[in-house]
Amino acid sequence: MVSLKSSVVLSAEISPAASGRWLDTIIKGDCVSALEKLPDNSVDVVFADPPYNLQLGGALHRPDQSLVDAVDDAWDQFASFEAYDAFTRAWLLACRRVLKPNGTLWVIGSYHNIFRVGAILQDLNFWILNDIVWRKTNPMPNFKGRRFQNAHETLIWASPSAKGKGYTFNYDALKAANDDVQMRSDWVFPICSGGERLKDENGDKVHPTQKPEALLARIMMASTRPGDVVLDPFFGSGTTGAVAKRLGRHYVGVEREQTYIDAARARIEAVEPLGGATLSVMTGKRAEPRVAFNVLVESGLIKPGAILTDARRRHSAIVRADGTLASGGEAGSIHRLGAKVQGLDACNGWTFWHYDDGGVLRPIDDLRTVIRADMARMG
Amino acid sequence: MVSLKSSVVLSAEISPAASGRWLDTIIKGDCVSALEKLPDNSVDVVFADPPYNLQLGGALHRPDQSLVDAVDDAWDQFASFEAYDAFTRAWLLACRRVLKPNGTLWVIGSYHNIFRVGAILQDLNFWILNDIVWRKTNPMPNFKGRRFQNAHETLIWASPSAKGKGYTFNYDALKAANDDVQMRSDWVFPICSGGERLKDENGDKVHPTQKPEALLARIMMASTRPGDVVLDPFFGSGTTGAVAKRLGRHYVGVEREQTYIDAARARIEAVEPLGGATLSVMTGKRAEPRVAFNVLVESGLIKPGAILTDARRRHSAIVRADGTLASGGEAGSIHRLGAKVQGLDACNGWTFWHYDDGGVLRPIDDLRTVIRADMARMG
DNA sequence: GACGATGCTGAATCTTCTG
DNA sequence: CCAGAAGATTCAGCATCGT
Repeated sequence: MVSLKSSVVLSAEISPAASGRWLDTIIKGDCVSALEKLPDNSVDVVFADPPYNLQLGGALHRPDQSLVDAVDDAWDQFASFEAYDAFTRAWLLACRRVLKPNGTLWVIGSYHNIFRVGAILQDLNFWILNDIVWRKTNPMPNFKGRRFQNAHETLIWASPSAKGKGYTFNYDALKAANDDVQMRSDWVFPICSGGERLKDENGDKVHPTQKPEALLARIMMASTRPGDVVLDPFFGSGTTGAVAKRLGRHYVGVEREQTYIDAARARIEAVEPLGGATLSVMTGKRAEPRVAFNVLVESGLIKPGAILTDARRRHSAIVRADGTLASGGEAGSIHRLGAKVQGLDACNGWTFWHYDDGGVLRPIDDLRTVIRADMARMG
Repeated sequence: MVSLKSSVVLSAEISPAASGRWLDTIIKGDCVSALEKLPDNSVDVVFADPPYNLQLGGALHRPDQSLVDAVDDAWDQFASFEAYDAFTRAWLLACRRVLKPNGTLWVIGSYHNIFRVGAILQDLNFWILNDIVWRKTNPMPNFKGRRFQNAHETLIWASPSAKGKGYTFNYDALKAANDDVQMRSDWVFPICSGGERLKDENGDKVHPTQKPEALLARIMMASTRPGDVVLDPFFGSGTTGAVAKRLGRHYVGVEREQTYIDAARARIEAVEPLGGATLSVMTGKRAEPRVAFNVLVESGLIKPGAILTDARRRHSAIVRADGTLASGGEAGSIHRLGAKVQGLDACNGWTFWHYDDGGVLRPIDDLRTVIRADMARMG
């Protein structure tokens, strides 16, 4: 079992000593000034659940005249769109400074604020990777019957710049977990309620917009690796911290209200981290070491002079000693020649070309696994 | 059966004579200048499908090397966000002038443009009533496996001012059509394909972004009454006109391209208006919800680290936090790993793998019924 | 005609490494 | 930084064709 502490030691870039003790802590204060305590390029992912700028215009009552406990806290009040926009720009810029260039940022919001946040993200040159819809299984009904039931919230997933190409996305794991079809942009989760919802000594909810842990788990399993650092600049009740600890990720939280900080600390303290074996992330071919075709020839798995064909034996080529293929006067790499014989621009020669194994055609890709198994044993 | 002509007569405010002959026509031209032909406060609903301002890199090929026919039309090209914003402000203001104070406006977009549109709507003092998610049953996949599949588009439904309170919303009709539960903000429809998709004489699609009629039908059934006037400032292939005529509403279209105008005219000409009783068939059907394995993990019904076995306990595997299974150095989806441990090509992991429920082995498929019970309430 | 195999397509900001 | 090469990557629905 890999403990959270040993994960820290394994991470070359981040260590508790170098981090100024901010790792796995909650920093009290306004998020822009609090983030000044963090060095540049120090976090892998930002998850932000900013104030929604709700404008309900008076109390909301259910049909039975009971009062709906709406979000009307002081921290959620802004004088104008301009004030909200300035606030948004400030915290986004502060987050980008501490975010690694290959990191990504998540923001969640509703129609009250998400359009402003999205437009500002684009204005600041963030690059939107996806917008994600969280569909709620159990949303609050629309009591007035004058609109559609507000049954979803929107997340934006963005790279800090248009050139950010090396971001983490655990595509293969998500696909395998999703019954072998790729994960879509619409997710279904219940809202946070029942035992998961933090309550104070009076039985009242501690935080008005506590997010479900399943939502954060999906986000972290998709866009982080074990040992990564997740920053939450609006920490609230600490869902980000609790999920990060459970999944073997590090967290940094920023929060202004002492009540929330106290509740989050106690909550995270009680979390039991999962063991190392359960945290391994499934990877696909992309993560495998590269093996060049001539390695197969040099190792004798394929002999010079051998004939390769496509799966239907419509095209054939001869293997040359230098690791290239030749066919009808043309020669080139397995990829180039595969493309050429098909009249295409590109081709994956590993899956296109097959060898004859006692009458059965098998892709030459199968032979790479032999080489890779050897490489794995040698370290 | 209500004919279109009698609907006109029933409408006190709009008559063909007073309308200057623009009712149920397509006006050729740029939408801002074309709308100058319409009087103030003359339409009940605006449906706008503006250019999305896609910013495509190079050509995109499917894994089989076929080329994706991208939206690279000139009308979707803008020099900058500033240019797109100015364009957006101009058409929104032109639409608001002709929109009745108690009318409403719909805009559809994707993450490329919808955040800008939404923020500008708010800046112009439109009042957002809902954001609506159109979930596509059959979206295009993400071919490179570097992001989530882009499986939805977003609509914004707004009132022209914060004081617009008398807008039409057929709450009870929608609820009745939705198995007596409130209509939610997430809608499911297939993309427009098959016989509904307009093709030219070469068999090519007439318009690259033709919207499904079911989507427009939902919109009109929700926010208009028979005889109302629906303006579409980006008329394209005329889906708005076709659905308006079928549902006994009036339309006005604005379109720049003669090709689209010709196709839309012929299309609308062929439409047979329906009677009110047949309209419920347009609202779309719900399918049995698909539940993937990761939903069980994320919901806590199966915990990471849990051991699954086959019915006779001959094979076992451990559940990982990413929603995959691992066994003897191998990892994969419940289906892949089930096949692998049995030495088979395929396996239904839902019936193969079992969990231990107090000494009794039960197939993990049983746990899906719990989730489906939750989802059933969503409609 | 029925049925399976094969092919085509849809609003898409869709790779990564080496030299 | 750029050019070039390696090589990884798709889901649902509909149309067409062959048996």
